[in-house]
Amino acid sequence: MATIKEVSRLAGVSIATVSNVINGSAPVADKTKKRVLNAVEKLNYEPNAFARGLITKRSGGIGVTVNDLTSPFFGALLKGIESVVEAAGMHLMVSSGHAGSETEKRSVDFLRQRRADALIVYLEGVSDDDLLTWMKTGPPLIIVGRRHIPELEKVSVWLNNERGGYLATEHLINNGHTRIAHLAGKMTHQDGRDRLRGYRAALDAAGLPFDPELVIESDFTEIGGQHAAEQLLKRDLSMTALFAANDQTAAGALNALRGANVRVPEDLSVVGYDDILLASFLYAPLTTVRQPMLEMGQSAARLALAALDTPAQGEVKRQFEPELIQRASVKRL
Amino acid sequence: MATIKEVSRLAGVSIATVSNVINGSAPVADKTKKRVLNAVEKLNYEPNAFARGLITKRSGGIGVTVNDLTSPFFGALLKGIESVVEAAGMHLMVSSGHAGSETEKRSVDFLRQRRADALIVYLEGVSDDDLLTWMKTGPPLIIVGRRHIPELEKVSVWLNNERGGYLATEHLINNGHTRIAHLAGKMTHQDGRDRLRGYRAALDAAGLPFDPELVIESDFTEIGGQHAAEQLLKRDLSMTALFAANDQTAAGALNALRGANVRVPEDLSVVGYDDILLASFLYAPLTTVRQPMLEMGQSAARLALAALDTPAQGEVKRQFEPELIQRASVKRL
DNA sequence: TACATTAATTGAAACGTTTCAATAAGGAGC
DNA sequence: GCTCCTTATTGAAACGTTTCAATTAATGTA
Repeated sequence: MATIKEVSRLAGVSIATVSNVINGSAPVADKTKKRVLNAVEKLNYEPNAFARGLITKRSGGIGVTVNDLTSPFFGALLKGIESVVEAAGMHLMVSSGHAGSETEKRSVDFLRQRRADALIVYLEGVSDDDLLTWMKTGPPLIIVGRRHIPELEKVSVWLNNERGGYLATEHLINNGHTRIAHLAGKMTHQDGRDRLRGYRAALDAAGLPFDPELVIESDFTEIGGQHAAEQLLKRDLSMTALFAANDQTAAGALNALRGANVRVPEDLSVVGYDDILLASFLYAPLTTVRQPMLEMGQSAARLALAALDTPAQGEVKRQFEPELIQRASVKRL
Repeated sequence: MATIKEVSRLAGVSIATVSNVINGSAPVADKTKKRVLNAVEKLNYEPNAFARGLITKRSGGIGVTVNDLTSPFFGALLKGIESVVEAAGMHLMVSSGHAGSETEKRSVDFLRQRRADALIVYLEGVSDDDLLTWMKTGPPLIIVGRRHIPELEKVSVWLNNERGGYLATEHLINNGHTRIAHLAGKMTHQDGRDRLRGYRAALDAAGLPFDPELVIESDFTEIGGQHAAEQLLKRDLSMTALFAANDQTAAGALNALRGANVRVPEDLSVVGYDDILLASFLYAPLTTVRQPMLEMGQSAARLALAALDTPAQGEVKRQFEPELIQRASVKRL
C-alpha cells in the first residue's frame, strides 16, 4: 500500500505538503493541490490509520457496549448509533453479550484499550461510582438507558420509563379496567422498577388501590412471561387487564392465556412495552408502549461526537418520552 | 497514560526488555520479568495500540458488514462472531445498514481503510468478481450466506437453503398436503431463489405438479407477507398449505389469514423459515426451519482467525444444514 | 584458568503520519 | 530595483512501539 512518501515523490512536493492537502491543515496553492490529488489517485493512497492515530491520538472508532445483540431492542439502538457515526466518517467498535458488573467492566476496559475515541454504553451491573471514575479519565462516556444521579445527566440518554408504565396503565384505566395485573420486569433492572413505579402512579392518580397480589416479577423473556401469567391465572384474581413489562413478556403471557382458554381482548386486555417488530403480528395485535430506540441511539451518537468536537447534524435530546401504540389487545369495558 | 519508556525507567531495564516480557517475544530472566511486571502494574501501563499497529500492521479488529442490525437474524450472526472474536482478544468493527452494490462496496472499503485485520461480510449486491479482486489484495475475506462459485468456497460459510426449502415442503407433503403455496422471498436474493428451488424439488420428488399460480414473490417482511397472502387468497386456489420464505413473511401471512377467517392450522397449514425468537409465540406457534446463525457466525469468525494464524478453538464448518422445527401450525390431512 | 557456548539484555532503526518553526517564493508599494 | 508583507512550502522532530543485530553476562567444558 502506498505511503505518503511515495505520493510526495510522485507529486514532486514535500511530505508536509501532501499532509496539508489531505487534511486541509494549511493553505496549498491550487495547482500544487491538483498535482498532489492526482498522485493520490494514481497510487490509490490511503493514509495509514495507525501512524495517524499515533500523532492525533484518535482512532476514529466509537465504542459501544450492549447486553445482547440478538434483541431487537439493542438492534435498533445500534442502528441509530451507527447511522450517525458512519455519517461522520467514523466507525463502530462493538462489545456485547455482557451482563453482570465484572464482565461489563471488562468490556469497557477492552474498548478503552482499543483506543475508542468515545464510549456509548448500556450498562446495568456497573455502579454510578464506576461511571464517575471512568468519566474522570479516558475517553468521553455516553450512558444510555439510565439516569440515576444528576452528575451524569449531561452525558446520559434515557427513556422516561416511569411515564411509559403510567401511560400503559392509564390507558387500561381509561378503558374502564380497575383490576389490572402487572407482569413486572426484573427488579434488578432500573427499567423494570421504573415501569412498576409508573403502574402504581397511574393507579394512585385514578384512586385505585394497589394490590401486591396482582404483581409478579418476571424476567423480560417469553418463557418468563408465560410462567408468570400461568401463576397469575392460578391465583384467580378476577382481573380484567394485564400490563406486561415488555413485549416479549406479553407474548409469553398470550401463550399462557391461549392455553387457559382466556380470550384476548374479550376476557382479558393486554398491554405490552417496546413495540418490537412482531408486536403487531401477535395474536391479538398488541397494544404497547413504543420506545424510540433508533432516535435514542442517534442522539447518543451525536452526544458522543459533540464531546469530540466533531460536527454532527441533527437534534440532540437526552430524555425521551414513550408513546402508546394502540392495536387490538385492549377492550373497552 | 504511561508509555513503555516510563515502565523501562521504573523497572531499570531497556525498552526492548519491557517489550519482550509483554509480548513474550524473547526469553527474559524471571526476576527481571517480575520487576517489569511490577512497574507495569504500578503505572497502569497499556501498550499504545497505534504504535503497535504501526509496526505489526495489525489492528486487532475484525470487520463485519451486515445488512440490518435490527433483524434477529443478523443479531444472532453477530453474536456468534463476537463471542469467538472477543475470546481471541480481538474486537469487532461493524458496518451495517447497507443494501445495493454501491453502498455495500463503500462499507467494505471503509472497513479496509480502518485497517481491519480480516473481514467477515454478508453481501448481496456485490458480484463474485468484486469478491475475487478483494481476495487478491488486502485483508482476508470471509463470506457468509452465499456460495456462488467454487473459487470462493474455502472462505465461505453458508446454509443449504435449498435443503431448507425442501424440508419445509416435504414436511407438508408428508402430512398429506398436495396443494402447497409458496410465499417466496425476493428473487434478487440467493436465499430466496434457493428456497424456491427446494420447494420445487420436493414437489418433484413426490410427483406433485408445480403450479406457478401457487407462488408469489414477496420481500421477506411482515407487510410484504401480509399483502402476498391476501393476493393468494383472492386467487381461490383450494390450497391447503403454505410455505413462507421466512418467519416474518409467515407472520404477515398469519395476519392476513386471520383477517379472512382462515384458521391455522385447521383450514390452512403454514411453515416458516428462520425460527426467529417469536416464532413460537405467534398464533399459531409456527412450524419452521431453523438456521443455526449463531454457529455460522462462530464458524465464520474461526475461519477469519485461522486466516490470521490466530489460534481459535472450536469446530470450523462451512456448509450448514437447516433443521425442521415442528410446532402447531401444520395439520395432518 | 581459559575458552566456547548459550542465555539475557540492549541500542538503534523503522513504521507512516502530523506539526511547527523556519525558509522560500510572490506581490505590493515606493 | 529594493524592502517589506503575505502566502506557500519544507525539514525535521515527535508519537510509542517492535525487531534484530550486536553486546554483555552466565554457564559449561576441557
